[in-house]
Amino acid sequence: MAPPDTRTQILDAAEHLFAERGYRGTSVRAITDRAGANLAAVGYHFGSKAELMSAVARRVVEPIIAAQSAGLDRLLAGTAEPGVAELVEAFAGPLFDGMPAGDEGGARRSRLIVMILSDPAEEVRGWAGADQDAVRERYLAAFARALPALSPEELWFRIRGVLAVTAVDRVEVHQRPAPDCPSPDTGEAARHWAVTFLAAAMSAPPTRT
Amino acid sequence: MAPPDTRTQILDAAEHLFAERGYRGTSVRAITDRAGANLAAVGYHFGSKAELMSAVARRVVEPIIAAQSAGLDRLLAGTAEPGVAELVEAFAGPLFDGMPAGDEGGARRSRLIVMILSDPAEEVRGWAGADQDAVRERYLAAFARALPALSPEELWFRIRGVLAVTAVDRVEVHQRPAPDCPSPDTGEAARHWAVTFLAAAMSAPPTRT
DNA sequence: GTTTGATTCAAACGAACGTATGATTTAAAC
DNA sequence: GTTTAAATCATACGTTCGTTTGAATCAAAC
Repeated sequence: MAPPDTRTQILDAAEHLFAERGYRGTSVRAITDRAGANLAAVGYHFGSKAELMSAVARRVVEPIIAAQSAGLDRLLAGTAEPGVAELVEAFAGPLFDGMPAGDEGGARRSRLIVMILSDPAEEVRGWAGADQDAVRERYLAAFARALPALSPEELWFRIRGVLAVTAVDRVEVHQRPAPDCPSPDTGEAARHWAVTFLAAAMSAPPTRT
Repeated sequence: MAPPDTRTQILDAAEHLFAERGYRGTSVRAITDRAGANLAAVGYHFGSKAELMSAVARRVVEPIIAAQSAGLDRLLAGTAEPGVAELVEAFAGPLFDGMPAGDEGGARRSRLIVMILSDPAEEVRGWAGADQDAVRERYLAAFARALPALSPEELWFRIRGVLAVTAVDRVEVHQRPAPDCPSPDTGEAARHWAVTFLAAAMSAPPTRT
């Protein structure tokens, strides 16, 4: 049985609060209170609030990047060139992993990802490693082969569209529930819906200019 | 020739800074400095920082809502039932209006919309009128008629996907420019790309369960 | 010229923030 | 039992924040 481990409890509390209130909306005091730790523990274990943010972001994003990379490896190891739907599944799928139906933690992590992608504070985006860019470039190349008719600019636009849908997805509906919103996304269903939605979008013929 | 009008200059400065640094990342002092106004002017003209945020949000969003509503009216006034591509164009198009190529202000407004949709602070989302919900419900009904095979849940998921793509779209690329990003979106092109992308996505056959 | 209402101004308030400090506790090593 | 390094603690510092205040300025009405 692992001891409470202050460092981990701070990470957990920070992940929770950052996702819920954003970086600037979360005070170090709120984090340590929730973690049951002393105020100075953040400085001791992480150095500063910004470095804590980096640690939280890395812990959430790195497994996703790894899964995306492994998925692409698996596709490229096959005999046939990977199709659009397969690429979409491999790219977007990991963003839905570990988010079972009705899981509070899943929705929270989803929100954290959006927060990481969209928060204007440079402390939030300043942690990035080279891995993300590398993975996205690899997918870009694979999509380019699967969709040779597309201009690089429009392809790039579509890749960002994929990211937008998978990331933003369920966030808004959690923040301001729609009037007659039919039940929050049921985890696994959302994953399949997203793949359907995005595969069709990526496969669209080039926009004629 | 209109006088400088302190109130308007504060609105302009706030729109700029809120889009660039977020709500919590922008101080009232930064706003009044940029507007060339006195610190107390925000309190005098708007009451509080939160109410200033509301005013900024309304000024940006209301014309978009109105255009979306008018576009749907126009489609419904026609003889034939509107198709998916027409609905997508009417819904997503207004989000790209007034954003000519290379326009700094256009990208900024785009960022502001994302900020309004994704900021966790309740001051940012607390301004909403009934108009937004009404328009989205009307589009939901129109899409439901155009896509009768889709379950309400999946349709709702797709509508949110449309919003995600149009809103997030060009934000991330401005915050962390990709390694070999091919030229920022050229305004009108992005609009057409988005419609292509989203019409295909909306038209996808239902996900078989 | 005086009055009046709207606006602008400099200055200050208390609260909350991130961070740093130095003492204290803990627990393993010797 | 003493030593030592890691960890936790209460406390304080300096800054920045949103908001408030009351006097000063302006412009039109009379």
